[in-house]
Amino acid sequence: MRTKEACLQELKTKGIRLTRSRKALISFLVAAHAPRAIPEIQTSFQKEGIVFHKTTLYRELEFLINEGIVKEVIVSGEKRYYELVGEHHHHTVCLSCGDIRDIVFRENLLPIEQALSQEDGFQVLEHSLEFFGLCRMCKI
Amino acid sequence: MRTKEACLQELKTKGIRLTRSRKALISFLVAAHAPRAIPEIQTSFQKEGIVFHKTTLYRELEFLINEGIVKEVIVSGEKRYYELVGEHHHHTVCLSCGDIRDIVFRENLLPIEQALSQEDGFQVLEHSLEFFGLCRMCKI
DNA sequence: TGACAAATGCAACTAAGTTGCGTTAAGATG
DNA sequence: CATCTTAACGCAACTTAGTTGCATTTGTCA
Repeated sequence: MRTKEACLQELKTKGIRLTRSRKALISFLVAAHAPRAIPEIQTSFQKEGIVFHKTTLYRELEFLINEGIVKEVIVSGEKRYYELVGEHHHHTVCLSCGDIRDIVFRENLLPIEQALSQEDGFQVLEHSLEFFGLCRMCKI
Repeated sequence: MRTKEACLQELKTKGIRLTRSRKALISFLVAAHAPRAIPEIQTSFQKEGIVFHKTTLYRELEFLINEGIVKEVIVSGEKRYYELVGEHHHHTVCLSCGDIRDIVFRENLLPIEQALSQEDGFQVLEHSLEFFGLCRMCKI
């Protein structure tokens, strides 16, 4: 599990400025432990009295993706979700409340990826696996 | 593989009207063999001289989803993709040209889904597995 | 062919995301 | 601590996906 301090130190070492929005975003994503979309991040900040222009958030996330700190997660069709880069994992998505959670397990998709390369000429760079259903709360 | 005629017959049997847009959409999706987004469908129709208002397309796809003919596919973060309901399968998504293709194989995610239910109380209703990378054309 | 509901088109809207540009501030240097 | 440079920021104005209410049209069946 990546800490906020480790992320900030990593950026500082690279000679990258530690700005208000940069620190706030990393802090937020470290605490989240799950993918978050920009509109969610914005309202969450507002509740704490922190205000950033949406342009800033979009640009900052793009920056952190290029630095390898954050990755875009492909989850649903309406918004883009972001999370800290870390151990390879997948997600559960509740179809009722929209809650997204990380799940970690060892899957073996290598044979499939090799078959795709040999049979279709498709070079796999990454994969995403999501489970859709009802979370503990919504199931009742 | 579902044919256009079979789909139309199925609807007719249910007493559903075979309208201009309904027939055009089914015909398009049968030919596509892969997920398509509404903006793509719209421009594709325009090239053939067929014009439908976007509202009609959104409503028609929603209708066909309720009838079990079409399903929404969760692929990328910007648009919603739709395809004909058929054999359970997954997708390859080219990160360069955006091309999406169906791939069919037998995976066994049941143990994972059972573990999710027992350990986290998450009831899986469906899953989605996508491979991102470079297609035969873009790889070069 | 006429009736009626289903389907359609339109206008007007919301919400996510993007771009150009002038201003601000992080942090390095003296 | 003051100054300088440039990365980062905020704003306005924009594009595009998707939605809603309502009046009009059209498929189908009697």
